Parts: sequence; structure tokens; C-alpha cells
Amino acid sequence: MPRAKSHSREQLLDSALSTFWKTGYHVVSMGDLVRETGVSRAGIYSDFSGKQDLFHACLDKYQEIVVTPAFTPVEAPGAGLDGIRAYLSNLLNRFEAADGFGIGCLVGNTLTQIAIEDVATREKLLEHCDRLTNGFRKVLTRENSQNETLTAAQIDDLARYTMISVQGLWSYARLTGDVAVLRAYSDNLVTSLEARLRGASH
Amino acid sequence: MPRAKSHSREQLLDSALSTFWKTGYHVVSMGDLVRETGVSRAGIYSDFSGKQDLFHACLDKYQEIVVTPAFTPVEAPGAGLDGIRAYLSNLLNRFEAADGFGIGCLVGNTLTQIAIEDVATREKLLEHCDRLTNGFRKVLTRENSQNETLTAAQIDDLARYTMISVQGLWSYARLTGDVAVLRAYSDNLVTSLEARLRGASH
DNA sequence: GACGGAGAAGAACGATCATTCTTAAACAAG
DNA sequence: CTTGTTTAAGAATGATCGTTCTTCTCCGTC
Repeated sequence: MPRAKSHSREQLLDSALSTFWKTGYHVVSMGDLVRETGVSRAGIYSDFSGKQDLFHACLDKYQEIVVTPAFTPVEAPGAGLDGIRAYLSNLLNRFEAADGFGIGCLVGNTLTQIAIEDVATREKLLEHCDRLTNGFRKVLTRENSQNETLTAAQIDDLARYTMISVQGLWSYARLTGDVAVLRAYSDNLVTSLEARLRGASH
Repeated sequence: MPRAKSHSREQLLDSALSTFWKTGYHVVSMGDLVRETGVSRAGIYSDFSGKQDLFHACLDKYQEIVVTPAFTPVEAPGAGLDGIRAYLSNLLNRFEAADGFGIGCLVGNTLTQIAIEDVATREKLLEHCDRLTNGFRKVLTRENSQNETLTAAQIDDLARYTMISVQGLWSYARLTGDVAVLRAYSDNLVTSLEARLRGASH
């Protein structure tokens, strides 16, 4: 009968995820991961084929334990603009609780760290962005269905606009510790969505 | 009499800048820099005390040869929203000319790459963000002076909103090769500024 | 032509990287 | 307790990192 593993793959992933998230893929060394996760080198290599494999697993874990819970208000059936407000508000609350400079979004951080040629990683990042865009699109489509102020193409652009703006928010969150600035940004974003849906361009 | 240097410090900086910009600080090795710049290791170390010193000089050079020319329409005396439009349009044209995935903004890329503790670099990035914010604030203040639709504090927030949105734009530019998506984002950004200045929140 | 000094080139260095391998401890089965 | 198997731990490895140093070439001067 095989011995039970002394370390949990899930705990390893949790710990590695937060290390990659905070510090970035290239700066994190296997030695760092051994120290942070408490799992030996052999333990890590028995579960993953290498650093990149572990990182890709962390990207999946990030979707599971960070994005999915945070994005629930947007992806919930029947969600409206309030869902987007709740999503942003939750993220800002967590930023505030962290007390200090933010670590941004793992996906956004990775975006600027990976090589142009790394198509496997890029694919994962695109999936994340599409997920956000799709969530926003559903909400905006629903909000637009009453007045039909905007065309489907405009809703499409506005959904991507929201997604990219969120990327900007988390990017800048790495630079500032001032949650008020981020809240002001978030408020302005929601305000501009409201204005567009109300038909402010006419 | 000292011999003339065979390499130009400016050309070295130009070449190093584009290498850092494309690939990122940590991934670029001194060997890469020697190959890309055509300057020997000794040549580089005679002009700069090390990799980080060279990188900081590249950040300055970036301001000089990238940000300043691109941002002229916004910083020009008397510039209005058209200045912001021209600024965004110029950047997108350059993106399109590059033909492929964008390399984003060196400052935005660096944001997610540096360690939280690297205060010297962080300071330089903050300066850049403040410069953008100040430029946008002047334009928005001017546009707002006619109707006084917004308070000074609101203009402040809107200026930062614009700056952060631009960060998001360049962040996502690393992921997509589709300039139409970026143009749509840029259009939406300007539209939302117009709407706010017109007083769409009432 | 000979000499002196400065710059270019890249070999050399210690440190550290991701990965592999060796070794020993820990547990189930008999 | 003994044996067999599987894991954990960290030493070993080759590659590569940023940096330094040596070597050689080049050029102005006498």
C-alpha cells in the first residue's frame, strides 16, 4: 500500500500561487518556492514537471479560488450593473484589507512578464480576459435590453472596455497604496457605463 | 589625449531601451544587451554601474524619446480634448505600424515586474503617472472651465481615471494584435470623458 | 618606428538558477 | 523486528546570471 503524501497538492498550489502573484514568475526561484511552500524540491517535481508547469497550474488555481468567487456577482444569472459594482467593491475591500501596496491581478501581472513567443501562457491569459468580457457583456446586454440604447456591437465594445479598464485598475494598484484613488476610478468606470447605457452620446 | 569612444552612449541607450521594453527587465540578460546593442560588456560597464543603473537610464530615455513626443498634443499650451484624441491616435498608429503584438508601455510593464521593495524604481514610475495625470488634468480643467460642470475634485479623479485607463490599454495591447479592439477602447474612453464634461451624470 | 595609455573584446569568476540524483528516514506488511 | 517500498530532504550538476579582469588592439605622440 502506498504511503500517503505528507504534503497536499492543493496547499502547495495555494502557496505557490501567492508567491508567483506577489513577486512575478521570473523573479521567483525554486528555492523561494521550497521555502514558501514548505515542500521539498523533490516534492514539487513529483507533482509538476517543472517551474512553468507549476505556474500554469497556479493560473488555473487562480481562476478557481480568486476569479470565480470574485466574479460571481457578475456571472450570476440575471445580474445587472449592481453585479459589476459588487465585483469591484469586493476587490477593493480585499485590497484595503491587505493594507499596503496591492499585488494586482496575477493575469495582468503575467501579461507584461511573459515573452511574446510564449503562446501556451498567452492562451491562458486570453481565456481569462474573454471570461471577464463575456461576463460584462451579459450584464450590459441585459441592462440595454430595456431601452435598446446601444447596438450589439457597441455592447461588445463596452464589455471589452470594462475588462481592459479593470486591467488598468489592478496595474495601477501595484503602484499606489491609496484605496481612495482606486475607488474613485471604480466609481468613474461604473458612472461611464451608466451614462452610455442611458444614451449619453446623443 | 583620450581616444574617442567607439560606441555612442545614446545609441547604447536606444538599443537597451527597446530590449528592456520588449522583453522585460528580469528576462533581459547582460549577454542579450551585449548582442542587441553591439557594445561589449566593458563598454556597458564603463558607462553604467550595472544592469539596474542602465535600466534607470532607459526609463529616463523612455520619457525623453517616447513619452515627451507622444504626449506633446496633451501638454501643449491650450490643448483640449483633441489633444487627448491625438495622443491616443498617435500611439495606436504606432502600434499598428509595429504589426503584431504590442510591447505596451515600458512603465506599465515595469510596474508589474519590480519588487514591492524597489522604491527607487517605483519613484520613477510614479513620476511618469503623475506626469500623465497632470497633463490630462490641465486639459480637462480647460474643457470644464466653460460650463463648470464638474468640481475640481471630480476633474482630479477624471484625470487619474484617464491615466489608469491608458495603463489598461497598453497592458492589454501586449495580449492582442487587433488594433481595432484598442481603437474601440480609446474611442470609448474619449466618449466617456466627453459625457462627463457635458454633465451626463445628472 | 617606438612608446604609452585608453578602449574593446571576451575569458574568467563567484553566485545562483532550474533540475536531477543520492541518501536516509518513515511506514505498511509479514 | 525485519524487509521492502516510497517519500522527504538537500547535495550535486550543468547552465547561466551579473560583474570583473585580463589581454590585445588601436591611436596619438615623440
